[in-house]
Amino acid sequence: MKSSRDAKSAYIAVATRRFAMDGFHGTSLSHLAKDAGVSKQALLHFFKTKEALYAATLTVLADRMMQDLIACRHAEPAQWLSDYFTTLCQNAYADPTDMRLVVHALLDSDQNARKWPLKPYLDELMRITSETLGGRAKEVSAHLAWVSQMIGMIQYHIISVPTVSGMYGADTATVLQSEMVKRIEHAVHEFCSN
Amino acid sequence: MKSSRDAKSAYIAVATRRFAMDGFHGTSLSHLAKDAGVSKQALLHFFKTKEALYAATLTVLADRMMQDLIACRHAEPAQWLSDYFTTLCQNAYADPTDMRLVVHALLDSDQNARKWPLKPYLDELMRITSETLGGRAKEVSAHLAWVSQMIGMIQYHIISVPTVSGMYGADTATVLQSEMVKRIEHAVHEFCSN
DNA sequence: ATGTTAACTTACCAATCGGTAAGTAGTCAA
DNA sequence: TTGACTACTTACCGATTGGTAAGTTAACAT
Repeated sequence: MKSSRDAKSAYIAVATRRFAMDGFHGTSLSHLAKDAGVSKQALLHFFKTKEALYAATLTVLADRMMQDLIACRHAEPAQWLSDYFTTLCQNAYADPTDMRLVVHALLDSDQNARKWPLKPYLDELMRITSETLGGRAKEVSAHLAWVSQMIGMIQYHIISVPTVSGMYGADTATVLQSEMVKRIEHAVHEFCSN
Repeated sequence: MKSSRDAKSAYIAVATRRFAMDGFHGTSLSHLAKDAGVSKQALLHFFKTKEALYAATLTVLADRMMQDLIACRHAEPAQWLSDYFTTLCQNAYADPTDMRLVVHALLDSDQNARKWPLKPYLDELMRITSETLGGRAKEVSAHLAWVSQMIGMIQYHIISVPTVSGMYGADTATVLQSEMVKRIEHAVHEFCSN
């Protein structure tokens, strides 16, 4: 028997991996329970429904992504962005869990039903982006457009790694990874000098 | 009672929409049957399993994407790519079905289990890409990297539209769409002049 | 010592899942 | 007219789904 906090976070950790792999509909409470080594009702004791567990998983994910972003803080905002996107890309290549979870959540989103917990993360990215430009302002939407293009390119790249490996071999996938890192640095530099 | 070909393609059309919306695990044979206005076993008569229907859906998707690519054929390969990516992006904004289906399939892929029917489409894109460079060759992997970055950026953009609309409003989503079109043209031009 | 709270488990539920078996009805060739 | 074929339907199956109800067990404050 664990403490409440330990148990909850342990269950969320299990759920994160499963939901990231198989999505909401592809994951059952029984699977999660077996992974966690407890009975199904141990989960339902903390999270009243499967949906609630999923929502908690996404909230923790959002916090983690925000932390990872803050952890890369750098006095020079352009360097901050470059570092962040690069390390994000490389960490995700080793463990794609979080990126898969985000994409699954995007596809599942009912648009109005579930509130989207990643907005603060996106807002912070936009804030940093606007700082890179010094006085030369752009419209806010243009910042959002650029930011979402960047994370879209990275996240899609990550979730396509298994398929690309299957089609063209793991070596080719590795090349795509290093090309992506190059592209990130180039894109940040280009954006900040316009 | 329909002819075999009509029935099959009608069922695949229904399945395409459902699988694109809710993914493989989120779609049940009963839902598909109700959408098609027939009994569940009408589907199983043509497709022995749900997996077989899904595979047929992906095959038809791959053919359709290849056709769309060919339909944009242009003597100038750079113009071909630019036209194709732009129209793909704009058509998908009006009807995101195919893009959602691709991303769902990427997430579902067991890497070795299901064969991936979109390889010919990717190969053709790479071939066109290599033609844009005239004599100045790059490694094949570099072409694949660029192509997958482009379609990744576009497909991710499309599947994130509902969420972005929910977060920042439909107007902002429209701006992101036009920024994406600009980005496509810029990226094609930049790639072809390096 | 005892009562309370909380972290579980076993037992169970209706609903739904993908899929099988056995028909039924319309079409078309001979 | 008949027989083969095929596009279906109704009836049914065991397994699994998310979720409820009612305990059981351990920690802890009083």
